[in-house]
Amino acid sequence: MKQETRKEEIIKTAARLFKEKGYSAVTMRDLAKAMGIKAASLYNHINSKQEILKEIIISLAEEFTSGINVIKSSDKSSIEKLNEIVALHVSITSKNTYGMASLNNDWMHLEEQLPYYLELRSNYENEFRNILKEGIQKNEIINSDVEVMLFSILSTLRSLYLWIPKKEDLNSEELTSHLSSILINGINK
Amino acid sequence: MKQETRKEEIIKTAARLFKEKGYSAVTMRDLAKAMGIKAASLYNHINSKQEILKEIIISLAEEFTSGINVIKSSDKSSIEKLNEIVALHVSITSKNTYGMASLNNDWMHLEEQLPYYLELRSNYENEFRNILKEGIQKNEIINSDVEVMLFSILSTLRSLYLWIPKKEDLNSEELTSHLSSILINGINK
DNA sequence: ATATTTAACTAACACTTGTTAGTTTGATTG
DNA sequence: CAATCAAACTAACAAGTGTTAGTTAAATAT
Repeated sequence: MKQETRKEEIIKTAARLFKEKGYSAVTMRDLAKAMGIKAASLYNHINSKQEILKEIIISLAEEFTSGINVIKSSDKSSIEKLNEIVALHVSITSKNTYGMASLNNDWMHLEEQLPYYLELRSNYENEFRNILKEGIQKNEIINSDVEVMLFSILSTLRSLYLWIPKKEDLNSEELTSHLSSILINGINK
Repeated sequence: MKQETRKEEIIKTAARLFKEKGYSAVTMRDLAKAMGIKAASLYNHINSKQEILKEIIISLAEEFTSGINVIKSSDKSSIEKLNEIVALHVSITSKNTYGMASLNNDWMHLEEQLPYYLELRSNYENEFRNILKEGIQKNEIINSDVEVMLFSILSTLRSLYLWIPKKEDLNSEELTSHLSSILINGINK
């Protein structure tokens, strides 16, 4: 149907530049130069700078949404569900560290799609919160402040894009299990 | 000496705008409008847009540096030192959530001061890492991957600027103690 | 061979960017 | 009262912004 290949090359390159300098600081001429073409030529493949950002962010946000929906529907324990959430973040982030930077830092520059993104994000946090609450009820998780637990864990998972590239020695399984262990059991001896 | 008041008003307003849209997306005209004056009038008080960013970020980075230097020199246990690091982050971030957004997201737009910032940042991480290593040696902290522990805790602390404004019900002491407990002991029952 | 498609190009646009120069106004100080 | 000064203003700049229009050249399909 469409020339998906070239468009996706542009989006990937854009994601890399967005990670380095942020969406607003990257010009279409920067992006073109990184692709080895002229700025105007980009418009044979994409409709606007905005659209590039949208494609990067929304597809990732939808991946997280469908991921957590699978996890919540399983009959595993709450702790096991948390493990799976960690694995979900490690998996998505490993495949696209550049895009995750945009999702974390440039979502406010979405325009028409901003309400949709915020909805996905808020739904995700709600599902995560529900899993924690369920764990407390079932006596698997300490009865501490749910919001502090939620944002503490989520902050770590959302920052993964920053240090996965620096930790290439650990593979995904090792990283997931170390991380789960620290998030769930802490660092106290 | 100088008219510190007006300049600092500008810097505070800028920090708020930088948090909402990022440094690159905020124009001097945006900033002027938020101050109720014209863009050119800003230059009676500041020398450049760059300088505003520098003042926001470097002063915060230096606060962290001097904070951790005090902590490392104490003769407390490693776990107590960790508690103090958490308190340091909560304290600095509570006083300046806007500025912390710039420090986290816009440091790459520092120009002449970038090497200095990176040095402060890397020193801070080293001191933090040393405290963790010391804790492992003294058998206070589990002998797990130091880098995973470091970045897990630091990610949470660095994200504080995002959710402290949403958690105004908790005061600093409560927040610090909840957070320390979760970071150190985890959420497992 | 001809027609179509893909993907590049040049040239230009209207607008926005950070910043400078020079001026005015109202308050404070000598 | 005169002089100074802080802090605003208008006007303008050169450079850079995203994007459009129209064209060209090579590859692919008919």
